[in-house]
Amino acid sequence: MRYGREHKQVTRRRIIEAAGRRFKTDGIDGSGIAALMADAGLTNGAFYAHFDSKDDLVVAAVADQLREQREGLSAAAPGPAGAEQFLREYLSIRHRDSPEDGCPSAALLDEIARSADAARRAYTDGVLAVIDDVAARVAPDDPQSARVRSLTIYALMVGTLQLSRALVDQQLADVVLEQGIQSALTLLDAEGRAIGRASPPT
Amino acid sequence: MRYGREHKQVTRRRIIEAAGRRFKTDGIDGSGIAALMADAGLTNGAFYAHFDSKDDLVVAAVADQLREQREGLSAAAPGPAGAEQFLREYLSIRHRDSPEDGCPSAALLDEIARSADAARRAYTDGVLAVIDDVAARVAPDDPQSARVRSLTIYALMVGTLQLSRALVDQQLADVVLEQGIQSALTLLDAEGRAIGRASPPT
DNA sequence: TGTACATCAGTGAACGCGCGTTCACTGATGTAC
DNA sequence: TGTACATCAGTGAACGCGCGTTCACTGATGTAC
Repeated sequence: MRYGREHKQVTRRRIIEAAGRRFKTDGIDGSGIAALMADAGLTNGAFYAHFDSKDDLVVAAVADQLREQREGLSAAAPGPAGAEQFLREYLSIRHRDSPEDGCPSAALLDEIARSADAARRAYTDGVLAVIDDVAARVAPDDPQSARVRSLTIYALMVGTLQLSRALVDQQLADVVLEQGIQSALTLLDAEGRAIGRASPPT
Repeated sequence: MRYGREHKQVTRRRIIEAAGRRFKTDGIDGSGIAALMADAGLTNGAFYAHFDSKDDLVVAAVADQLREQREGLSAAAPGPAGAEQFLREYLSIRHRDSPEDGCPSAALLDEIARSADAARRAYTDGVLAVIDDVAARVAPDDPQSARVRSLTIYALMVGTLQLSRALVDQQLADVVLEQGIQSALTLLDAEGRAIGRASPPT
């Protein structure tokens, strides 16, 4: 069947989105081409009309997931208040319990770290785009200096969410999220002081 | 061939240690039974004389890896100084570049979070044993209250190491480690204040 | 406008391969006498 | 102490299965005339 002009791009996007969800649920190694093509309403054979290989899809999906995270951030309130809102939603029970809709770093970071160069490059570019938006919010006067500190706060959030997902003790998993928020706020506060803005001691 | 009395236990331990290293290098899904039995100097068939299934080995390997991390910690200097030493070694370039010898959380946490109950239970027990030792160092008077805060600092360390491993920009990956140390020290310092010990403001 | 043909996204079976697991067999050692 | 036998950790081939990938084919739509 031959389709209209933009049809192929629409399908490609549908595959990338289905892959993003499935990777985050079952891992990259744990997700087969046939399963994720079925998620997209297609059969396995069509895959290679859109991608050279599974690795090629991984690169596209990682980039897409981080683009989506960045868009989620830009939908938040402006300035530091939006950064704090992002933090609280990130370390929420809802986010922890819905990895398929959530952060690709929390779901996949250690697998990405083991991946080939192309996937790590897509990750690096994508996460820096997210983090530079965060830095522009918390330190509009000097976002460059806030980049690495923002990356560290992001790392705290990622590690905390992973830990909360791994713990079998539900009550402990919940208080870990709360403590993650408090500690991230402590670091954000130190950040405020680091860039010379007035900020009351805790 | 029939072997001596403790021979089987020694072999079992050898398999668990080989599995720990391989899992951390290639992921759990990425490690085949035949490959890790070869690492232990055996062939695939012998595996089922020691374990019921791959899942059974995963449980044993996760527990063993965290036991080893706990032993590494207890080898450090006593008290808070030892906790800081642990932190600095954790966020070192050497640790980042040798995942096979390193922290199981940094290498496997998101995969463990997706695992069946038994593996998550082994992880929960193991990581709490490590963290309670940390808490006893930083807050000997009230380790219980320091448990969750110590878990959060651990989460920061785990997320930071994963991030540093994933980034393709080497220079950035290095400064992320340094910033991770600084931010963890900031939280440890806040911890000192939280339990009422004198601690100079940053 | 109507018809013939070219296009190519998608189908579904098949490829070789490595997976986790099973099993008949081996043979060095421990045990019984 | 010497010999016959039982044990069982380990071997290596084989199982069915799902993996990533290939390929001959389909058929609805776009294009040419």
